[in-house]
Amino acid sequence: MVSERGLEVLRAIVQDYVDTNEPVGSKSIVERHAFGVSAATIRNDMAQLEDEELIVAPHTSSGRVPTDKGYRVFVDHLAELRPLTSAQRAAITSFLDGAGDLDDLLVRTVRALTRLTGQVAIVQYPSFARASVSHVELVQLGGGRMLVIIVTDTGRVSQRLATVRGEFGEEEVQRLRTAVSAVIVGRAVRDGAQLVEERLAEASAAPASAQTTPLDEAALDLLRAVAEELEEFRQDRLVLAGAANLARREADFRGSIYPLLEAIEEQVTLLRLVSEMHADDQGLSASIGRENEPFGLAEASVVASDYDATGSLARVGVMGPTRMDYPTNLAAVRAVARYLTRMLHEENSR
Amino acid sequence: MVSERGLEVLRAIVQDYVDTNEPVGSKSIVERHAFGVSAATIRNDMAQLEDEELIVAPHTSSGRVPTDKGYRVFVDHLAELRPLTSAQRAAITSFLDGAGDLDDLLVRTVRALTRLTGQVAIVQYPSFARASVSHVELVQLGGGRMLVIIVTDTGRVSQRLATVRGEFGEEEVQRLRTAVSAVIVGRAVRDGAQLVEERLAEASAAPASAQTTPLDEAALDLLRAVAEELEEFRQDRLVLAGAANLARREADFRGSIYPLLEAIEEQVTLLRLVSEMHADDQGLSASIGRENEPFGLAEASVVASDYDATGSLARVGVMGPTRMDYPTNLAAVRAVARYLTRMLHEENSR
DNA sequence: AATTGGCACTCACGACAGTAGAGTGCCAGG
DNA sequence: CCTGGCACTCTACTGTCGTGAGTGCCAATT
Repeated sequence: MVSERGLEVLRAIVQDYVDTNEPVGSKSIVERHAFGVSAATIRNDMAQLEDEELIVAPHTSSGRVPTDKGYRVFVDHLAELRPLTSAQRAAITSFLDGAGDLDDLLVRTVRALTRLTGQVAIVQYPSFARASVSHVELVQLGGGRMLVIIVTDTGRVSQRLATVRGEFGEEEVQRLRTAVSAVIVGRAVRDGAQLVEERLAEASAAPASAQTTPLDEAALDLLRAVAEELEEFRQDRLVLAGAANLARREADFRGSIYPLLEAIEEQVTLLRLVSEMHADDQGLSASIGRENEPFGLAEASVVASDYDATGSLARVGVMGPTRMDYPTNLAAVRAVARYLTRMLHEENSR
Repeated sequence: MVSERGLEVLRAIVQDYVDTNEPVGSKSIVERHAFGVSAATIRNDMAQLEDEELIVAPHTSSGRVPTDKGYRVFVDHLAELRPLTSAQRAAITSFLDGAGDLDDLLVRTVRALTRLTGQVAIVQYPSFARASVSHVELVQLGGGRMLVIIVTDTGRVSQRLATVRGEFGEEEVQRLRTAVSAVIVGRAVRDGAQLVEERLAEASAAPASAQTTPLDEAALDLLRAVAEELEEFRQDRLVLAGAANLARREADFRGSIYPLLEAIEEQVTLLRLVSEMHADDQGLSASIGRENEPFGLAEASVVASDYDATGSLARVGVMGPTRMDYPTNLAAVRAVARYLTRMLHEENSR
């Protein structure tokens, strides 16, 4: 339907519009790009593009602006990723090298990405659901409070406060630890809550004749705390940075930036959005403008790249106005994702 | 200099301006407030207020708007806190009741406050510097990594990964724990780093004749990790919520909301600002407009209230445009601070 | 069949002018 | 000390007009 040159015209329009933030006309296209044809010819092509709803004219007699559909065609067929400059590559390594634990690494990643792109940066935590529990520790705090510490084989550590009735001696605490460990150590996080539930059901089904000791009761209390904590593991998380950039690019958002800031604060919407994007064979993905309508973000675009956290996939991305520089941002998320993947694998193998 | 009635006029101007967001003129004052004098009289008073730089006219012939100095006089001498409605009180309790650990409680607090005021809410963590270490646990993770867990008497729990050379048996880990505990358990967090340093100096000053075992070296590695972690305890932290509200009130900020969003992301600037405010005898404080210039927030105001986390003072507050409803916001932060204080004391005494 | 130059047409935008209304400062009189 | 009155100032709104960018269409050209 649209000629070969027509697509080149679309590319030119997207590029120039992103550049100048002004509707682009046929004349300025022939000036800035070497098409070797006259403005009138370009106008014919533009009419076709408009028929296909790839571009629109804001008012009767003005230049054209890409539609969301136009951007989509652009990123799918026309965008050539702009390779990073060596300075940018250097920035990534200097941000990420020397990171401590996983949290620290992801925070550095998100900062690098926001610095690189000037957009809101998003890093998804690798999913812990398929990790398994490798340690359980108990620390008695006094006053009937006991701390449960859970460590996974992926190195995540988390703690939760449980309330138990009574105080216990050193040896009893050891016995409790053994009892709790027996249920979940070595098992997958995703199954944890169910395992605990089964164990609890078992306990309540026990013959009433069997006397329940305070120790037994404490063990059940602790298991409940463990189940709650494991349930939280399953909820994926995001790290975000660069929200202030929205204020700078505010003019690009027709309405208010309120929904964006809200999504950033909520996280859960954003998490769903990022999770549901589908990547191409290179692990890159983009969600453009009205495609984000179900999430209340019809004026924003997100581009992301998968990264590989030793087995479990997750994403890094940036969010910005629909009128964003897709080639540069795609290249940036890809480069950061690759470097991050490398660091995670090194980390694991040492 | 300014008459009694003059101050009442200032109060009226602040109230009406906050209400309507329009410069307020002498005529509208006599209409909306029962001064019992004519507009011309009010005009004379307004001329005086303008001499004192408590109000200004945006242009020659328009109503007056309070200056930052005017707001200051208003909150210091004129504002009567507007007591919360019972619905609001109910909202606070429903938000805060049933909180789990300290983190959870503060997150709930900040949410309650942003809901109550429609502003950006800020809660400062109680300072941990004067807390003392009550437990140390070690968990060997394999691969030369060992987890150090530190618990304070205020209930804060944190962990840090340490790298040690070699693997150790159950009993040796116990010995390491004892060694580390001996240095810091029962000591104040604020002294922790120094205590560790002294211990390390001692070790390196030991006669070269005394052979150092792998166990000794591991103990030193662990102590270093402990020192780093304790150092982080000393850095105070904030919890924030409601950043999206800035987008709604954007018109109130002459310039951009960029600096505010940046401060929210940075945290450290805000932390300094909140720390350096000085409270009145009721524990309330306000920092208005250009008073915040050193922090790059000349268009924002912060009102805060001290709360008492069993001995260590910290603050809860809200940040918003200079043109904010001070009486309501002051009442809200005070109510939340009081309720929070109560919950923290209950927590501690059970 | 594709391309081109020409031409009439549309529309946003800025400049300019005129009007209405809100609000002020000031003054003379109560 | 207060008040009504009055002249004055400035903003905000409205309408008009010219300019220029850009379009759509068509007949001529390649």
